[in-house]
Amino acid sequence: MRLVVARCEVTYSGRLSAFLPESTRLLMLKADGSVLVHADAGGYKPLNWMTPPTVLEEEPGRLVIRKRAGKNEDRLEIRIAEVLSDVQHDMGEAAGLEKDGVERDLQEALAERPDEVEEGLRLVRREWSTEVGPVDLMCRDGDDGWVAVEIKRVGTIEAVEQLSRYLDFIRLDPAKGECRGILAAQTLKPQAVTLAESRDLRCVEVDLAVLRGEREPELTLFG
Amino acid sequence: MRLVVARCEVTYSGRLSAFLPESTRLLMLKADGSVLVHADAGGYKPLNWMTPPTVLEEEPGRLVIRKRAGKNEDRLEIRIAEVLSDVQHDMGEAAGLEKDGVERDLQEALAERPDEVEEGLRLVRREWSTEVGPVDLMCRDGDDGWVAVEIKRVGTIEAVEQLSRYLDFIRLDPAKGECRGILAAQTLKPQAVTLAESRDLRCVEVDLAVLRGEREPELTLFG
DNA sequence: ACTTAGATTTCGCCG
DNA sequence: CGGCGAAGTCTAAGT
Repeated sequence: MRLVVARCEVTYSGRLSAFLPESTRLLMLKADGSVLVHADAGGYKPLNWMTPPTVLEEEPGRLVIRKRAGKNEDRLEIRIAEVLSDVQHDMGEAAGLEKDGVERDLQEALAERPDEVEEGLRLVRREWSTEVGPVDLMCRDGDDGWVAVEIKRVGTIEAVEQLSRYLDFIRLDPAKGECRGILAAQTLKPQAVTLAESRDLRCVEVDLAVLRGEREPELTLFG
Repeated sequence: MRLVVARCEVTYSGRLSAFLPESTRLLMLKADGSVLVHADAGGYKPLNWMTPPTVLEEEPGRLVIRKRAGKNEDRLEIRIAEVLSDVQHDMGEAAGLEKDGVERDLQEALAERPDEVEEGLRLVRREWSTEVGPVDLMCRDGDDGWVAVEIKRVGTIEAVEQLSRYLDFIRLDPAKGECRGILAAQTLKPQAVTLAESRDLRCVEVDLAVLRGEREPELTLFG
């Protein structure tokens, strides 16, 4: 990885146009061809960037990064007024990132413990396919009624719309005409709950740690 | 900005859990409290990060970044096995980024030249509000018929759904019961065009440079 | 190669 | 402060 600290001016043209007046910034040139321009503030996002595959062209005082994007070309031009530092580091092999707690993990945990969504619920199939996409869990309740469960990390209005679309198609089958819908999420947006209730869909907040038995369900105050 | 190149192991816990085994990486510590962990590949995204406001706690061989996120805490722990480089750079004032070509610019240009969407179209109002959100342009055509125009940089199936929602509500007004809908975008996804046609919505591809008179409309081959 | 859906999405605006 | 929508979204997975 090459790290350049320089006073520079950056021009991007491609999907849109952007101009960055002269100032001191960090230029990050990665081994895979990525180029990022970062300021000393503004968090997460680079001010400008180019993702691989790129073609790099360097001459004194100027750095041009190109990329073919469909029939057009993406172009990042960096005019360097002054280099304050320019170092290279060999970072060797990249070790992989292990994540836990994304939607997929939640779906796996709920597939193992559907009764945590609703008492008496039994899993029939994960990723039950409909014409408009797969429902996360298709279950039956204690009375053998069908229940479609949509799982999200964050339960939004969009998730309610999605579950509604699924149910529209699931209920076309006379045997599932009474299929119920449940939105299960780690956090639920109030508006999503409101919309869900207006459509007779249940909402359930679930906790991954509790599902896995790593933590006891929180006791409500004055419970 | 402080740049540390180090062999390190990173653990994140917060909205999810993530673990990054020991390897050599770049730690970027910004003046505003942002912390980013970058590998020498993988483009745009940091492997781990924390956006401001953060609290930084440093001791030999260990760096802990904390943040309150609602009632929970986000925590990034970096165990440093070996520091290969540790430098600080004063980057002074940050100059702002100027963008052009985002949806807002397209909307402004089309508000000036609604006839580029369809011949004879006249603008009545930008951001015409409906109960489910504002339509970008409300216009009337040569026959005084109402026309709602939704503008996108990229015209997707979602944009068609959005325009459809607006029309559902606009047409509740008897005076606008025949209101037509047009999706105007710089690029149109084929599936969006198909869906739009099935709902009797028109699609128009527009070019910002042409709208501004900076470029002539492209001549079609054999035109 | 293209499409779809998730993301620690981030980010900005507006109430 | 939360809700909503755009983003050069990015990214990975499926087809």
